[in-house]
Amino acid sequence: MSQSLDRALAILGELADGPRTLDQLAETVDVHKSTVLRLLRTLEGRQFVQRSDPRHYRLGVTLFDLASRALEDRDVRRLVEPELRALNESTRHTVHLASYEAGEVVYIDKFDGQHSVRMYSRIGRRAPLHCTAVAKVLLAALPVADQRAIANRIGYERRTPNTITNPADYLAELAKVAADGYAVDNAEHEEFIHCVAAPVRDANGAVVAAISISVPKMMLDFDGLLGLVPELLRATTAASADCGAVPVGAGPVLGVGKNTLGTTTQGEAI
Amino acid sequence: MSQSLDRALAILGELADGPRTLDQLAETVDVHKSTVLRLLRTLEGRQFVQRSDPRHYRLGVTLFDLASRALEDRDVRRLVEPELRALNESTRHTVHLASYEAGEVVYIDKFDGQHSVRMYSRIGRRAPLHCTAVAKVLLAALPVADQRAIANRIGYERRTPNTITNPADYLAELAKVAADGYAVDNAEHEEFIHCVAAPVRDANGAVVAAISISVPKMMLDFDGLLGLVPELLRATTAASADCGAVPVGAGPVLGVGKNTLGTTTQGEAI
DNA sequence: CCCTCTCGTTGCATAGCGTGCAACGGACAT
DNA sequence: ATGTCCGTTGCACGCTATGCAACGAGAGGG
Repeated sequence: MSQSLDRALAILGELADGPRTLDQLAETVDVHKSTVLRLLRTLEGRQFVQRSDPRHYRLGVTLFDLASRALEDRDVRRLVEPELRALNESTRHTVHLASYEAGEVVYIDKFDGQHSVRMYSRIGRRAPLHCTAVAKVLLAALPVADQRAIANRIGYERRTPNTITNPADYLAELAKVAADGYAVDNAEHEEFIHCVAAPVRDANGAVVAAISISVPKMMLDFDGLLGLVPELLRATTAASADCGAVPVGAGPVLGVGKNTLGTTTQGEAI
Repeated sequence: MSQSLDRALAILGELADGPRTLDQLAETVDVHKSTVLRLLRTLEGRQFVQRSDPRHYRLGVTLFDLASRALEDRDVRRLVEPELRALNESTRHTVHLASYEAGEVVYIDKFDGQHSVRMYSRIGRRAPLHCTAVAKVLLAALPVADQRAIANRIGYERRTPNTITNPADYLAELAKVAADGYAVDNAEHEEFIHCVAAPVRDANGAVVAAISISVPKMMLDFDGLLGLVPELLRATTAASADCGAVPVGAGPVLGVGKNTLGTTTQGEAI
């Protein structure tokens, strides 16, 4: 709808892959370099980009500032952070917090494990829907009609031998997750890593986020992974309480919940 | 230089403070609401913003993605992260990694302390130059001429009774920092918190970043804070080694350094 | 139940502004 | 010294972003 803005956003996307020169940008975005130059200058004026050396541009500090400020505003993230951190410290494994938004599952927080096995995840990254435990948890909470719609438009890229690659199996898996109250990724996403995830609920009982634990297989076998489930559920229960959910049993209440910070929970919470 | 883009960036800045309606944005940015609507649509198309409910817009996931990808690209951050984490775990205090760019000092990484005293810092945020330990460390490494220029254009906002509020005192402080090899913020920034910081150097001996430890005064008195300096210096020495600096004594070398990851350090590193 | 007020949305006509072109100039290498 | 590569600038054209005004949906009050 706005040509120049759209081009500028394309430039930002390109710069995310690393510093670029003016010419490189002009070519990949397919815009005359003088135009790119002027857009970059505007971006530079607000420090959305900065020059690393006379001929290379890269993303600037405003972007970091915006992103982290916005992340803090996400209610769930702030409320759940202590539990997430505690889970990371007690298990010493990598833990993620993810939420569902507009058809996608996004990592909104993360604490790395003590064992520095590089994992391909990052705050802000979208999680594949068909092969991650967090996505299964979040999708399992949706109406079945929505699940079907989503299941039919997924690409089902095969990442490992264990990856689920068709809608029928996936829907069955979601049903199992809903019944179990937690989800497993049995090395379906990355060959050597498996995960368990469980939902975080708000005062209305709605699933607002998912917490997962990721473990290298060489460190813990599948039964060992399942052994982490009670600890995971303890964390998600506590996290749900922080989000206003009633402590135990006794289904959702109608009134407005109070969380541990004394602030009232907002319906808008993601 | 580009009107529509500039307005769009202003909108993003506004949205960083929380969800806004179309009218609110139109008013604060001072643009006709139909124009704002069209800009928002373009931003929405690339998920730089998304609607939280039918009438509220907020920052979208692309922004998080871009920011964290760009952060990972910052060499120093990736190289130093293990040391920063280790320092956080051994001291149990809040630790920051900051770097100097284009006249500003920016936090590029952070691990919160175990004691949940809320601190007003955040990745991507600019650190005040006159009252933070990291800024003192980074500025103390600049040529004296640059220091003078910077010292004369600082606002010297008084944050606490201890804040340095004039160029002369500030330049003297920088000289002391350069001589000591570390900097102190004696509750100059926030009333109840004091910090120590030290520089991280690359293969050429250039200061590429600063690491700080922040401690509530009620938890540790000033002498106790200074007692952390050896541990801090141990961390920054290790961090410098990771950045390619030669392990000990023997000033900077001329050749290209090798860091622990086996990659050669880049001159571009911030 | 209707009225009104608010706020998001759309169509349209204007001209402001972004665009591409071509030429300039500095840096670097041959 | 000469050539090449890239960033930069001035300019004229016309696309496209803009403001206006009217429409419409939704909420709240009378």
